[in-house]
Amino acid sequence: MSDQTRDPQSHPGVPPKAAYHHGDLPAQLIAAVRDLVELHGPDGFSVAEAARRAGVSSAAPYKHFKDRPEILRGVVSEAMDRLRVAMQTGAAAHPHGSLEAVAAVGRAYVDFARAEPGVFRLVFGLTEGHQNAPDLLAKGEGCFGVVVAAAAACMRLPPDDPDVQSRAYMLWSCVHGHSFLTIDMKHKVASAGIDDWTYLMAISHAVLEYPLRA
Amino acid sequence: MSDQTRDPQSHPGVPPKAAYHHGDLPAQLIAAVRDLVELHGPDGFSVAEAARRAGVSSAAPYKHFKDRPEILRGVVSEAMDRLRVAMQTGAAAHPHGSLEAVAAVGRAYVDFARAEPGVFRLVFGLTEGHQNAPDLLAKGEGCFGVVVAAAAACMRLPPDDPDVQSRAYMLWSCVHGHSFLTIDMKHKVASAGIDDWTYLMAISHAVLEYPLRA
DNA sequence: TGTACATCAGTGAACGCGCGTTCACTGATGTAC
DNA sequence: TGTACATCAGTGAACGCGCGTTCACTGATGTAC
Repeated sequence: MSDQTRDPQSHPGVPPKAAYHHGDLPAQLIAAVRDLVELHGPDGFSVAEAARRAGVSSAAPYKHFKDRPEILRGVVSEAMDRLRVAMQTGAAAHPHGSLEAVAAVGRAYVDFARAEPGVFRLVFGLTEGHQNAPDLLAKGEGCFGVVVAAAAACMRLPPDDPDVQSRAYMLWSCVHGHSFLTIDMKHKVASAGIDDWTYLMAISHAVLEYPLRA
Repeated sequence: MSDQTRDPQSHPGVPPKAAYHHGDLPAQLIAAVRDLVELHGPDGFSVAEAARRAGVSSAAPYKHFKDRPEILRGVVSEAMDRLRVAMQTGAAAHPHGSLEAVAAVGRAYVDFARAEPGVFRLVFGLTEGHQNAPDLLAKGEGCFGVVVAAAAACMRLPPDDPDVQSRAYMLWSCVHGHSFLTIDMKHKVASAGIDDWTYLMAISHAVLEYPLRA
């Protein structure tokens, strides 16, 4: 730690320009792609530009990723990890089994979409190829599992109860739709004046308390 | 009608290959782009390939459209027209003011997404440029208006009532989310076993009957 | 501790490709007289 | 009805561009002895 030039990759935040061996190219490429996707939308990025942003030649990425789709998959995978953690953190901030915990999971979801609309779109737009990767499917199920867990706790039923599954899916779809509409027309058509939390609490309550098979 | 060669464009379904003046190039280009978008996703099309499919040179489209984004806007505009008509038709098949009419609007929406997932994504993914066009925004409001009208009739309140607006938005977001999830993982993660109509009736009931500001 | 060497992670030049768009052109069409 | 002409809707060749990917290469790194 006394000699910076001998250990350039020990400062992950700072781009170690001088280093020949980059230290953390994969992560920096993924970060660059994330930025580009936010700027130009899903598929609005190129391997070449990502490499440029990471300060390497356009051939360098191919030392770490097989091809363009594999880079995209990396971005999606990393994003899904962050999304799941955010949802779990949201739930943990409220009493276990409370309606607020359910709504908080939804809020984490909406917040993610608002903060990174491009990445959010990327995660949920196939854009050929990446939708079949088994690890991504597993991560998707992991995210859904957070919703199921919160709903199950609220309903005081086991997570594999069919009714829990149905209602968790309904909750997910509502929050998903709200997220998309929010980032699509950022308050143009407007959400009819309801703020996120009001929306989420109302939806959670309606979906979890209404007798579905009436 | 007795002489086909003198009136080639009177048969819109059949491609009038021999005609020098194409007759209906704009519509055929839009149809070609629609097909390409279904095949390769939003932005997975090119002006060149659309022209090829329409059987004209790659310069021909520019006689009718200023540039690529304008073609895209044409596709979106046409799709939104069809979506609105489908929603209205759905509602009209059920008693005015019934919950079924509301659910039928939703079903038309989901059916559209299922039938044309690529176009559906295109309509709701900005992909730069087309989101600001005032005519498209107006058509978007037109579609939302169908939901509002059905909800208002069901709630027996005027369409401009704030509560009607809120609930119409909630309905929309739920159906929107269900549509996206449906086309994203076509029954991979599954919708927890509920079919469209059950989902739509349940959501309509829950959202329209639950006292929001409890 | 020093040296030899395999491996790793870059470079930069090059490839072929398809794209968006423009251009001067030309054949077909519709209209005025 | 016939002719002259403006306009319309195409053609096809060409442009410059940036991309994905490959290639032979080279400097840095880590390890075995």
